[in-house]
Amino acid sequence: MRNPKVETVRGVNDVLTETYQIQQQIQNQLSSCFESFGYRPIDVPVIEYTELFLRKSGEELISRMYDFTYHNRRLCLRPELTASVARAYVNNGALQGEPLPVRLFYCGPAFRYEKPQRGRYRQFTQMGIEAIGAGGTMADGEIIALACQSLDRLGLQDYELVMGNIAVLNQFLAAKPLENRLRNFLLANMEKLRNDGRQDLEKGLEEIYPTFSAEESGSTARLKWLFKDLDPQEAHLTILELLESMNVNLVGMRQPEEIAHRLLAKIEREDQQSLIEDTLAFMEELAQLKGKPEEVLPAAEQLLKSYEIDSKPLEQLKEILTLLESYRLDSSKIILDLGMSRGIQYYTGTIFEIHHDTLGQERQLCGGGRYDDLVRTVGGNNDMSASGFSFGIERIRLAMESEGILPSINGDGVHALIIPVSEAEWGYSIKVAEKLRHSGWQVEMDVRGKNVTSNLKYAVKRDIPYVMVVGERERLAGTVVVKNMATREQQELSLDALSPSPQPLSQGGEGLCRRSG
RNA sequence: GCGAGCGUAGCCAAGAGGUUAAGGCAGCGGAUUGUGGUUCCGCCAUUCGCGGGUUCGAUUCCCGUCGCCCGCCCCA
Repeated sequence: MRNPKVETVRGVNDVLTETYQIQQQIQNQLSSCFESFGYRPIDVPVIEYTELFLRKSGEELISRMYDFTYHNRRLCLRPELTASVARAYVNNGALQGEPLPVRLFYCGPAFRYEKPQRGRYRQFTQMGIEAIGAGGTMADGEIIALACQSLDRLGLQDYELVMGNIAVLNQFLAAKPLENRLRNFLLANMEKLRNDGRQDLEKGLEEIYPTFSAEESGSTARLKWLFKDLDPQEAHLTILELLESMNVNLVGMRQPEEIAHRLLAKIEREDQQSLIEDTLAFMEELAQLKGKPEEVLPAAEQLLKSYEIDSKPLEQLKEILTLLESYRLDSSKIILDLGMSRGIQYYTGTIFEIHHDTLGQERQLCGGGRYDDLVRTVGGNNDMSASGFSFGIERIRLAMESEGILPSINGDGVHALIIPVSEAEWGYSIKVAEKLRHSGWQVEMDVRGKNVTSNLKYAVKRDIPYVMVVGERERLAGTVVVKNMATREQQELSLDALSPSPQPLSQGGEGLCRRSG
């Protein structure tokens, strides 16, 4: 009976050497980009209290979290890092004492319980920046420019920057006394409205918020008018008084309290219903505003004017566009989308995404924006404007792969293989290996006691440029036989004559000798 | 959350109800215990993801299940 294999957990991956090195290199390049703008590294825990994300992340994200109770504590694996960084800022005096803005960058795994497929894993790597205490369009511009420059630096070309401003929709909603739950639902489903149309969305709405059937509605129009200026408690009392004064026989019927309660709820729901209609109408129009800035901006101005919404978000977008020109960002890559509404709900202003054409549905490489309330939400004492973005490292790798620009990882392999001919040479071989290693060589030792032939075959397969044979002769003479695998030349060198650092293969065997003259 | 496809060795695979389950690559050992990429020889699945059913007999047919993968939705 064979042992059954232990599988990897669904949606997570072993990252093997080559992929690991490629991603490492991507991360190194991004780090140096971030650092060139003054951002400094920070690391935060993988595990957080679930509450951190419950406060402001939005239902969608929360429903996909690894969320569990352990030893009476409700914990989760972080679904993203921004909230953690904001929390870290609030929790650490050392950070709060720093002059603003505090520019930070991070890199690490995040976890979401989603159906895995190409470019989407349950554990994935996010790398991004946060600028805390930096309001205004100059900060927004820096952050967006940095995101694009980072991709440029990696050599990526087929990407598209999509910018929006969630404040437009937020402002419209703020003027409507919509229930919180409804507001969140609408915000979260902006994309769905655009793609599937209004009917689909209304269906989903009915599930969380059942509407009244046709025959019931309309009957309350007068009552609604009657109660419209009363606060809920006054209205409640009024209904009770009304019932009492009418002297209706309530035997076998609902209690007056319940009648009053139901009637008011009904009126309120009808109010919500018409609010929802208005909101959906506005959202539909907003969703149309997607395309080249020169086309979208005039149309957007008109829409906001007709709804009497402050045009400040548009002014901000215009300013950012100008700033991006100064950063010499390729303007043909820029799309405006006023209907954009990101899945995470803490955003308050400018928001943006970067898409890559070749990745199909999993095309989003980057997402970010302004979140001026988050720091306070996670416990900060002061209002603290902030914004940032996050890259998906695996997706960047896939995008680079599809553009054929993955960094090559050749040339950083092992330099030499040492072959002790027999057990008697073990000690001496180790001495040789250690000497080379301390000089910066990467040296492998044959630890399996294979013969020279097998070792040479191994060196060929492993692409190791130098092989050093150590036998009794060499041990007694204090030398090694150094063989250049490419030229097949070999020479016997004294230990002292070995080069202090591995030489490129092109210089042949001579490179191994210390220059004597 | 919805829909489709696929599971035979580390990898690529052939087999279509009948008993040593082809072949190739990789790996290991040897020809060759101090000199390599070629060549030659040997080894490498008591079993076809797992469980049940049909059958004299199942890797093959049926049911279930698990896993992988590809669309859609949503996201990094």
